[in-house]
Amino acid sequence: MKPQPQDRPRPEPSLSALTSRLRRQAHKVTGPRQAVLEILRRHPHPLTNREIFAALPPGQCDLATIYRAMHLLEEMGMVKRFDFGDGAARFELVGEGDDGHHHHLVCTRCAEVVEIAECFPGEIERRIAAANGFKNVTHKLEFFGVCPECQ
Amino acid sequence: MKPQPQDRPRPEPSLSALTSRLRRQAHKVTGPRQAVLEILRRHPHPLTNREIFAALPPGQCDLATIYRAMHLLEEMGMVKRFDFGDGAARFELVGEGDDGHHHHLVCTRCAEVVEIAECFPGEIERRIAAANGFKNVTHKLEFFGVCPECQ
DNA sequence: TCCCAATTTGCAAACGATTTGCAATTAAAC
DNA sequence: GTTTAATTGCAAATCGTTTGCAAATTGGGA
Repeated sequence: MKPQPQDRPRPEPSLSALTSRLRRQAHKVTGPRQAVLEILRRHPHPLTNREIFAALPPGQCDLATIYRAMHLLEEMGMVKRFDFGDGAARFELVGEGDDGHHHHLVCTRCAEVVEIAECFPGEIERRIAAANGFKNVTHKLEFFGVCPECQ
Repeated sequence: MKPQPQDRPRPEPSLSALTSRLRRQAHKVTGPRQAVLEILRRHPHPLTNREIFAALPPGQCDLATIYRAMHLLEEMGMVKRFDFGDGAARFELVGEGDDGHHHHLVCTRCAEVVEIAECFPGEIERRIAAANGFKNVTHKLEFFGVCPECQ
């Protein structure tokens, strides 16, 4: 079996590598932030704030704090936000220097998520931008279907 | 200037054509439903429930009723739901027999919306489905950028 | 090592979109 | 017209997310 996209050998960054990124931008390295980063580091999958909260040792930190942490990490580009259309934002750690742009294939039955390498063709996007006079055009793209187990 | 996608000459269906579609499926043709359809008919753009509500003559019907109407219309395939990532669902009337699949280019400054003809290549989608063993794969795709006026 | 100021947190309340329970109303068939 | 199931309005409930504020904490400097 040849490697599939989901077998991506993305090396999880060490926690200290992550916190140093915080420090470098003059943000405090607090317990809650480290805890959140540790969860994200261990789950190379899009996670909702509530899932992160649930994965945390009880009493570790407040849900509101997680929301605030995700905003900060998103602004810093350390995390990328995804929207699977179910009303809850999901986040994934983004490698340093990477923009984290990629897509997912989500099972509409069991919510299994597979990372997809393919992307909307850049030339077509450029053509769309040009045809309408838009600048800085990006896109959000997610795939939905029924996974093998759920069929 | 050659025709652009947004110049689409989509002929709005008559209100009676719409209500007959309701009747045909044994759903009652009520005041609120007609009012909602009338608004959708006149606005060939994705509208939020609140926007529909605001476009209605005051006291015409309750916001909750609009939510219920949109659910019904969506189930019937008379309307298609879009998600621009701002937390509010948007709806567009779908022609009979059509599946309404298309995409938009949204200005991140002023929220202007342009309908886009282009779509994610079907063969690639099929390849993605096959490679992961998924069935019934579809996608959600929206473009975001800055429109000419807002640049 | 201790101190200070700015940042960050917990908690509870506020929010906006959406859903729901329920009694009153209404469309459509008889 | 009557009848009945579908539909509505209204208010309360949910859910994800945000925010005000006082208390706790971090990190730099004395």
